[in-house]
Amino acid sequence: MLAEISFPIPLRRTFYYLLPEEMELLAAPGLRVQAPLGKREAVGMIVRVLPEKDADLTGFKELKTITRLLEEEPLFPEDALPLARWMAGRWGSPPGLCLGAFYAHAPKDLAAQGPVPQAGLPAVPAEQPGLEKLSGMLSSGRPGTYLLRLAPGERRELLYPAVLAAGLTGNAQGLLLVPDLGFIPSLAAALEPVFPGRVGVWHARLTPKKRAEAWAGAFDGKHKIVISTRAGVFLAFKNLRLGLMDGEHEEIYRQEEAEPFYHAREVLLKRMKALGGQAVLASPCPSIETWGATASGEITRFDALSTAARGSAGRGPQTRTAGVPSAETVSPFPDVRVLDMTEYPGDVLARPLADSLRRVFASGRQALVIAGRKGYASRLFCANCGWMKRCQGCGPGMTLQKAGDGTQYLLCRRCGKKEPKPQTCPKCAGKVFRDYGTGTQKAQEALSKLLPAAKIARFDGDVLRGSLKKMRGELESFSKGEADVLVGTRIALRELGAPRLALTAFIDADSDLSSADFRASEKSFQAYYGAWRLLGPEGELFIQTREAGHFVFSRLAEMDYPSFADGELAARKDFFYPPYSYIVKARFASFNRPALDAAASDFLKSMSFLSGDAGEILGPVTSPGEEKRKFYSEYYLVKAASETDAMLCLEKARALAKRPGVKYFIEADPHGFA
DNA sequence: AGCACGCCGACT
DNA sequence: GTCGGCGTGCTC
Repeated sequence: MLAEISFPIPLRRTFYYLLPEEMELLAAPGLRVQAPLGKREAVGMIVRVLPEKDADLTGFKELKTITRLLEEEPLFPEDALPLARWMAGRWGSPPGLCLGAFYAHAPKDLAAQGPVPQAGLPAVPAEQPGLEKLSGMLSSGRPGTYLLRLAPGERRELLYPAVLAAGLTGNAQGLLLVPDLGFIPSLAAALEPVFPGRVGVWHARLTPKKRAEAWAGAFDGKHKIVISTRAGVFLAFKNLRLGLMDGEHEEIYRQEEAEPFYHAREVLLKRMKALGGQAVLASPCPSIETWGATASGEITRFDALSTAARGSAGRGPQTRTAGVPSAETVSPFPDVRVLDMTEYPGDVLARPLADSLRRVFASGRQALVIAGRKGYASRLFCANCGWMKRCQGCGPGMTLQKAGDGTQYLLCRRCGKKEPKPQTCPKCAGKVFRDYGTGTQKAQEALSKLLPAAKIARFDGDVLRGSLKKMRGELESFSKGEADVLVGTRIALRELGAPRLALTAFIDADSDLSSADFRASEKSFQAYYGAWRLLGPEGELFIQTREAGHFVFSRLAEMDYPSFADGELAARKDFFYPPYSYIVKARFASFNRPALDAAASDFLKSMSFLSGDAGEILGPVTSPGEEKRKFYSEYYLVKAASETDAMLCLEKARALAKRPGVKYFIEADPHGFA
């Protein structure tokens, strides 16, 4: 008999091995084996056991033999093989790496299983008003997927213990996924009284010993709950019944830096479905994908009541008005002020914002200023009257680009249309243009000028990339109240904890809104929410934009996310974007124009199976900036109506015969493409 | 991914 | 004259 083995290496193939007689009866798919691979011994997983005659062994020099079986029972009761196969097809990573993600941390020798601890007398978390229905669904044990929409100011340390206690009856285990390492300690502390001694923690920075302990705890059932960052979605559990994902909209759940590519949310849902278990996605601003699934009925939505509404918190902007205790109306009206920058041509800080900043500084309180992304393409507007060039077909302002030879032109980020830079303003005939777009540097300068006596701390990519010490220093100096203003990019939002700021401001909302990402609105709203959440009583949120009529601002005054999400979902449907389509991006690059064209033509031909409503193809899109004289690069976006078709597109695109001199970049589910 | 082979630069 | 850089190729 032979065993077909998958190894955790970046190869899209499996290997045949001879099974020694004594292993024939024990060998089965899903079991790990040790086997010689090249000049070393490697651990892989059996994907199939087959008689020799069924294998295509043409062109073989030598058939090697399995060294040993590492276990008798599969590590995963739900069967990791089909899950890994789906992952490989969904994101186009080598199947071996996908499967490897599941068993990568499993010890070579499974320790003898100790007795599973008996449940003692755990503390029962306090009832959370508004959670009764969800708790009921969870304690029924019926399979299901739920969205728990958190109210503003929600205390997850109160809510999650209640959710998990409801779902984890008997010997059921739970997985709590969090977007950031920093969230783990407080949640672990909150869960400890509920599951004494049975709370595990899993993340990339564990010491080897702690890592082994945590892995074993999940595997043998000792841990009732494991709190982890995204990779924990692959842990082997004895009896995983409930997966709870905090901040499910966070992009950090997507692994894009290294293969295997995946999205922890999708993997979790697939996995819990395979187990017949339950999944709860939690967020104050759910992803539009999840929102769409609630609209179609695949996911059932529950709204948590605001903690403030329950009278347990006296902080946050929500305390400003006595709200009716309902999830949507309790959040009182924060002071959100969208400033139309066409009224303040040339200003980095518009007058109302400048006035507020002065007041805040005078009263000794703190402000956070979010500047535009660095290196972002700026917009051109008339210094005299504020006129801005817009794309005729699409509406939004066109961005200023620099060609390889240094000449400037205007580009529409939505449709890719190009136009020459105007010499005079068509409205006022002015000849002076300014480009708009403010990095942290420029923002800092403007603030220093406005508030000469203020201490200003900076937190952006440059600081982040510098020494960790310096970064912590800047943050701490602000947190301790030494600095009066913190200037940063959007990443600064994540790092600040308690809501107590007097003012937060987005100096240049358009830098994010004009990015070529169809998720730009969603991400922007979530950022505004994040900034608003940091406000203390009497706090104000300012947003400076030249697109004051943009849909994203229309529901901001009430921080009405559901209404925004409904509108955004409708737009996604109109433009055939996720969750209504699945996107595959194919980029081709070459110094050789004809070769590039031939590759593109191969690609388009291979996509021709997508006809009618099954999908559409956008492109070719030429990436701005890469138009250096001799180097060509262009991409296509395939939007497929079904996941199956998208997976087929990916497979076909990957299988294209490579043209010499052409580089191929095939990617599923691109985020922030440009 | 490992691991080895292989062919050019600065060193005990 | 060797040690060692990382390009290329292979793994049942």
